[in-house]
Amino acid sequence: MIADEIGVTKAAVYHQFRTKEEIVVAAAEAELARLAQVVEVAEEQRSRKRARDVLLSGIVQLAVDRRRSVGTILSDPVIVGFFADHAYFQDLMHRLRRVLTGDDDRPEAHVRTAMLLAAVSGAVMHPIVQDLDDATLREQLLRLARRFLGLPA
Amino acid sequence: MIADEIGVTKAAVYHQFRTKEEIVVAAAEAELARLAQVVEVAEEQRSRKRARDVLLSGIVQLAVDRRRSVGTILSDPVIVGFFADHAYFQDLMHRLRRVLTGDDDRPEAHVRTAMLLAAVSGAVMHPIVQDLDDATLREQLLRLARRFLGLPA
Amino acid sequence: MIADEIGVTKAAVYHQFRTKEEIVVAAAEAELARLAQVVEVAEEQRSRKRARDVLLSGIVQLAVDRRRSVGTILSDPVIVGFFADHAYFQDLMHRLRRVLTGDDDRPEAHVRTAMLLAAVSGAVMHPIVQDLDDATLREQLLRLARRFLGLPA
Amino acid sequence: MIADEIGVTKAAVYHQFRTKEEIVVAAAEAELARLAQVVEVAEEQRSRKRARDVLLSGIVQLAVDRRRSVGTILSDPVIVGFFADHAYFQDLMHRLRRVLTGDDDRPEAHVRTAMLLAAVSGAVMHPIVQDLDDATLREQLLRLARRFLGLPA
DNA sequence: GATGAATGAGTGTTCATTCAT
DNA sequence: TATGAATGAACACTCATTCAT
Repeated sequence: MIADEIGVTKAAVYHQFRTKEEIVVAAAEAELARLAQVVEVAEEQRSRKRARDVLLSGIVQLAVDRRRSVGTILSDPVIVGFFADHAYFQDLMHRLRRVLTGDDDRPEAHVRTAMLLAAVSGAVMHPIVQDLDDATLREQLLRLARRFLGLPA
Repeated sequence: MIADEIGVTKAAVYHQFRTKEEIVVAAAEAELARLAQVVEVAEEQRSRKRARDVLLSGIVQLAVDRRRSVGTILSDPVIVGFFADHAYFQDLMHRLRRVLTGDDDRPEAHVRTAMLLAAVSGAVMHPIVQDLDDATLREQLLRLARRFLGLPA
Repeated sequence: MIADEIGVTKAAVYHQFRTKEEIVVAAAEAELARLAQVVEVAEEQRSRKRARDVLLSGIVQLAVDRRRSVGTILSDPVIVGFFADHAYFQDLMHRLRRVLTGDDDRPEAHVRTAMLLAAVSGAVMHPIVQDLDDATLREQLLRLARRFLGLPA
Repeated sequence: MIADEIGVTKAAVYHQFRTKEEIVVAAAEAELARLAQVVEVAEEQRSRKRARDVLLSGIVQLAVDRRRSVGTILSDPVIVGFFADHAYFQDLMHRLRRVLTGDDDRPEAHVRTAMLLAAVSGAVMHPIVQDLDDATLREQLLRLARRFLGLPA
């Protein structure tokens, strides 16, 4: 399918990637790199409050910009399962949680992070919102995400 | 895989279902029926407030009880995409939104419903929470879902 | 290739065998079974001398009758390597050596057995003899095999 | 595999050889050249008896020294089949037979030569002897080869 | 209600080869 | 001399489906 889509032979794809997994990883990593950059920018902020704001709007922006890819990568069970035990991914999730919840390591913080990611990445793919334009979706997502975290609008 | 899991031949499965899609639909419908029942019970409540409470705890209960199936059915892009244009599914989402947000039909209500479903169904599958026991997960999910909707704990 | 040769689809072959290895094993086992039968008949003889005679002429007969298959199975490095650590094959070789050399377990007996098998199975495939008719080949092989083992013609 | 083993690209190999067959032929010819040299030295001996002795020990030495390559080249059905109709190979076999059996051209001489080659080259590859050290193997092979040809030890 | 046999259309992968650079 | 990119043809294997029994 991939080769056909690009319009080359399967063998040509296999000249660039050694296995299919490598392709998936490369595609997912490109997407994760975007998320990593958002986290990085957030970490650079001076105040904790500001960091959280930057992170939230960054995530929402990213998810809406790339509805399909982000949604797939953060919700497809196979891909998530694969990344679940990759150090890079774990580290990224760790940093993300840190910005969101401080040094809080209680279950609640974990669930809260998981829910936020699932909510944002899942929502952009959901049929219920497939007719909404990007701006509206972004605005609503941000508002609700903030409320979800108990932050002032 | 399905036939092997059950321990019968593929042909035997094809005696009961005409296509693979039918199997998926049947499995998904069984799961959706559970959700429908939750919605139904909620709709029968006298007060709007009570209805919402029943719906929320029902959804959380369902998602945690059946982590894998609910998560898959409500987040697998193929399945979600398939149901997206099924009247039954659309109707169910409609009723669900009604209980949650009243007759509100603005974009915000849609996004809010999508996020809630995505958050709950996505969170239960996320590797970040896979070590939590059911009771803890249920409790946290409910607390956060309520807060997300701006309801008192 | 196998499926094409038979004139069915690959999938049809995979309905009967689960892996290609299973096909090779089945084919090789059919051939080994022939050899096993020769050994068995030899073991049933009353005198040691008679047993050896029966074994020798049986092996030669078998090798000539089935020039290609026996040669391949007993000389193709991959197949030989595969069977090398199969109990059934090891046992067969053990019994074969026993009939040929008595209870002799010195290196010489091993080499002698290996050489005899290699000589007979290899010779029938060798281009040098590809023009000889079966009867002549059989006769010569037997004569030389006997001399090789130091037996009277 | 070949290119990877050497550590260059496939294209680099194709700069030196035009087809894969050419590589196989070159590799096999290098091996055959060794055999040719053994035959040559044997042919230079004054007495027939001496020639045979030199040839036999030369062949055994060669086979044991290069267990894998000799075995493969003289027993792999594809390679043997390929060389079967190459003049160079046929000529070499002819000379070899001459030294071994004199001007004898009867079937027996052919079979005898084929068996000897098959026995020696096949035996060195056989799992049955894979644990024997080179010296022992050489000694046994020579002893048995001589007996096989009806020569005094 | 179930089975065994078969098929077409894929998928992931390798391999021998070519060619422009 | 060497490389990178590409290709056609195969191969081992799976899967959704059909059909006669």
